Amino acid sequence: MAKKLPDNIFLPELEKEILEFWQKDETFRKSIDEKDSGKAFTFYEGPPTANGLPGIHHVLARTIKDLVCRYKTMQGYKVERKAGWDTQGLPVEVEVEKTLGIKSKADIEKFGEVKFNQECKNSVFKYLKEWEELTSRMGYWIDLENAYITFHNEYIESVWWALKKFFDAGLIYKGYKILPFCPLCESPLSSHEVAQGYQDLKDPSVYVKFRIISGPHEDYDFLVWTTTPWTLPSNAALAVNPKDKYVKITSAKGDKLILAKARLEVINEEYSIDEEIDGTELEGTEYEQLLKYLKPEGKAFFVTAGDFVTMEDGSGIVHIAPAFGEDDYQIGLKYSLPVFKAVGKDGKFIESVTPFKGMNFKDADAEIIAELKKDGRLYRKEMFVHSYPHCWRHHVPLMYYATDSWFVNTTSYKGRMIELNNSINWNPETFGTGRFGNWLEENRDWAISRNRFWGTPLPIWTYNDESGKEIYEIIGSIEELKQRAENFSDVYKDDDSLDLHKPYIDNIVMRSKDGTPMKRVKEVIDCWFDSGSMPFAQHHYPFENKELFDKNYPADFISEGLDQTRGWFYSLHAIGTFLFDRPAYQNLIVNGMILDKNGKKMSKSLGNVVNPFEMMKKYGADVLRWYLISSSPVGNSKLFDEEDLVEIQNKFFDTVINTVRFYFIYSELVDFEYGEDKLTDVHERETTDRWIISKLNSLKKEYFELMNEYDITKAARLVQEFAIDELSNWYVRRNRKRFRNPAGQKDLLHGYQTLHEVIIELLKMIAPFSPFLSDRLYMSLTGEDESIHLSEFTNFDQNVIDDRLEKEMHLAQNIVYLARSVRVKNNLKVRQPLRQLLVPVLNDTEKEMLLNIKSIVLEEVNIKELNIIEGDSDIIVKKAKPNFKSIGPKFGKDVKEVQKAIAAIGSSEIRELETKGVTKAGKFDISREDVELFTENIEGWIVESHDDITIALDTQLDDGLIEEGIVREFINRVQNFRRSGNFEITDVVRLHIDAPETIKSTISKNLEYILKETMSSSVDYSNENEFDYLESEINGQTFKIFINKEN
RNA sequence: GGGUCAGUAGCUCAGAUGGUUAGAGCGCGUGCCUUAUAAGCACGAGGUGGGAGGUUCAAUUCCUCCCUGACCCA
Repeated sequence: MAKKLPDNIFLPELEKEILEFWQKDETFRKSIDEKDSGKAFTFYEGPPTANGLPGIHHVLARTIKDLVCRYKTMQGYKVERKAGWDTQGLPVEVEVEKTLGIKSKADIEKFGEVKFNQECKNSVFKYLKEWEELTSRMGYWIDLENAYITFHNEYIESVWWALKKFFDAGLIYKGYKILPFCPLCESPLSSHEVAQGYQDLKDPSVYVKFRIISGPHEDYDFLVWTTTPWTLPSNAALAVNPKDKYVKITSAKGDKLILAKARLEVINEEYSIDEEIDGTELEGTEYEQLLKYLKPEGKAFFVTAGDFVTMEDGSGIVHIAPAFGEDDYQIGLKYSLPVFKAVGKDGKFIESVTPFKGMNFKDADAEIIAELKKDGRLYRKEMFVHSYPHCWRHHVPLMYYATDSWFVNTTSYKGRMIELNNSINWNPETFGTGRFGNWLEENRDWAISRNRFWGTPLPIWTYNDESGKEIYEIIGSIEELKQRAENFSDVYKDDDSLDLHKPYIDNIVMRSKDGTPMKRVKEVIDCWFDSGSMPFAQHHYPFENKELFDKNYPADFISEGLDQTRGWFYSLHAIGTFLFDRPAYQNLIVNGMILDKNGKKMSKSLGNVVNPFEMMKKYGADVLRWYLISSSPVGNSKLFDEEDLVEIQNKFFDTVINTVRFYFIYSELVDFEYGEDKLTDVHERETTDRWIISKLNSLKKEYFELMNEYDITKAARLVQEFAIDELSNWYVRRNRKRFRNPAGQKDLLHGYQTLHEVIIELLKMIAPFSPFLSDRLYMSLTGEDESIHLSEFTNFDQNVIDDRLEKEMHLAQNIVYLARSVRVKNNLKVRQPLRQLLVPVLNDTEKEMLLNIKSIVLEEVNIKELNIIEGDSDIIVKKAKPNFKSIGPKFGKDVKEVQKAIAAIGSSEIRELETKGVTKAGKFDISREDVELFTENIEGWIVESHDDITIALDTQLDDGLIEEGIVREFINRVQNFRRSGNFEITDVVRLHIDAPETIKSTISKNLEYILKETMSSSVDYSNENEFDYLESEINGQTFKIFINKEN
């Protein structure tokens, strides 16, 4: 590796070499082993599921993880990185169902649970190769060999331990709740699963007439609104708001209706109000069952009262189907309403609902509406689009359904979760307080059970006591299972056959404390509980690795996409808060979505999915990584545009490469070799050297601050700016001549040492972000096969930061820009030397600064002299402008007048301000800090101003200047010839010229200088056609030129 | 319906604890510089700072409402 750079660098190829080097060198292992275990930085890997292909967003998340870990490593921390795989749960089952063509739970049972679970197990590493390839190719350093895998017995055992902890604390209970239920999964979904599946849905919005059959309102119909007509056959009651007013109306068409007074707008025809009544008066009113398919046990079909009835939409009268809505269920309990279930768990209408039997619940909407219309029960129908939860895997609408389910009572400690969350450093900050904070505030109990197959079995066994009541006991370890099971060795013949999954575990029978046989409950648990258990389960804690776990909890750092807010971020936090009373992580970076360049979501159907492998093949992982981090704040949505990769490669990476290449070319030319032994103290070096070192250390200071705050985007941008603007385009460019022809040994040493040091430090800052090229360049520079990732950062050195010098150079840069601007406007090429540059100064500090940078400016803009005009000179005209920050608070409403007054003050007042510090502007007393002084004009000169700097240029030419101009033009032509003729920089050449007399004589007069600059040995003038001349031109005069190598 | 974030040049993004003249890069036009550079520099074109109110001497920045987008929740 420690070899010179090839002439052409193709980053993807270079990266492959580096990958091989890392592998042979075992760099990753070394970067951990070499560190002191006393200084650990803990990272948790959020486990992906390898049953799908990795995408570009995985590269983003993994780049963030990798760069933080590499950064901390280079700060001297020991950063263990254990990979993990999420291998259980519905997502896995769904993929297998797709492959096997299975559509329902019944099919799975037919297929066989053993076989099905085996298929699941086989499928979870379906794309393992691709995942490993991505991980390796992008340079994500993580220990894949010792990855934790959630389906392993040891992992499950740790999860069981946690479940038992919850159970013993009384925080696991069986409940009956209305849950979002997927008819294809035949399982309720957890709220964080639901969160992932919202889709727009076009639904009917219908107003239905319910016939009143008794009481004072008998002639009237209730006007009832619903958006779920399919629940109407399950209707058990109606609800009104007892606090609202209702009205009885007669419509133009003759309908006699009751509805909320506040909702009269839904009557889109003429009507008259017959009577106004209170909501409470309606309670108990009986009506005729709308669709008579199900017979009630007990009382039904009357009006109930509920506060949840709103006046925001509908008719103010709500249809109640206790099995299909949370509010409905609650009011059902209160009024002992029958729980009709016209639709089964499979989402289909049951036998007894004859016209719709077997029909999917959503599909039945239209049929039901048609029947209502036929019966004259439909008042009005519209369609509307709203966001509705769908199954995140099956993409079918969910139904809210009364279901048995096991819950973790997280609400009981939500206060503690909120408290602990306040100590977590979220990045971006608002995610913690906003999104995650809100989520915690609105916390609901976590439904952790799933009526499924491939998952961690809920280790609860049950029996009915004498009274018929269900009693539950929980198992918290394999050992406990062995001890308590009656038939352990029947189910598990030997140690190798131990498999805690269904269906084996279901065959384990246990005796209760009073000797009754117990069967396991059927459910498995939510896979988010698996991944949320990884802090301890990855180490098989508490069964082993106690110390290891103690040292590695909580994580110093995690990072995932914002879709994990309700997923992993939550499950880690909920489990960690209860078990350890500490947050599971202390710092995290949340990354946003990656959209295509038009801001659209990437999807297969749109064909706008970016293939990460392709990008890395074309541009390399370094460029991709740098782009993903630097182009926009990582918390924002990112619009992925391939063209931006090209820009990063050209502007940033090529510049860095060329800077290093420059160093190699010229250090070789002058035989410089970097060595620690012959270093010169920074303070003794040249001004430009001290400047770039000062800039470097200022950068380092800021870089460390930002990185320590996890503001990685800003850090990357600063590094890029430094590399391009300061190092390459100013320091190196400015010093090109010097590097070629140093003024003595000291100058040589100082320059090359400085360049070497700055590049090394720059590469270190790049290394965490783009680990390949930085390593290659680093090893080339050091000449050793010791990776940059084994090096450590040195802290910035406050002693070499020279603010004054940085300001001076900034001033120089500004003056140069202004001078160029004048040249352009007056059509004066930079190659044409000019006589004089004038710069007015307002005080001694400015004057001193200017003197320090004089030579730099003059050389840069090719001007002979820089003359400073002092403040008291007559030829400069000073002006004052108001400093609003100062005069604002001081003068309040009079600001505008003060502004005018200041604009009007003349040179005597300004003089007074400068000497006494105070003066009068009109009727106002102002002082020095109320104004900014600037020079606007210099009498009789061409001036240019920007940011309070003014310069003037003497544009008069004389013969001497013109001649010099010609010489520089000539040298330029020779160099162009050399370059286009592919001469080596070290080639000594002969010049052959056929030119008019004026040019010839100018060349002769400046021969020595020209020969030196162009590395030429001689010039001859001939007009024979013995050479293949190239025609050229200077100031309108044409001449011919040819160059050949000596010998 | 509610929440979080975002809306600044054709595109990608900065910045401003409120200060009068809002900046870069890419792209476009013109010119220049350079034997490290597919680079760089200058000039030019390009902005009603999503919209409407309000607070203030002063709002792109603070407040309210609305619109649009992304994500989340009901």
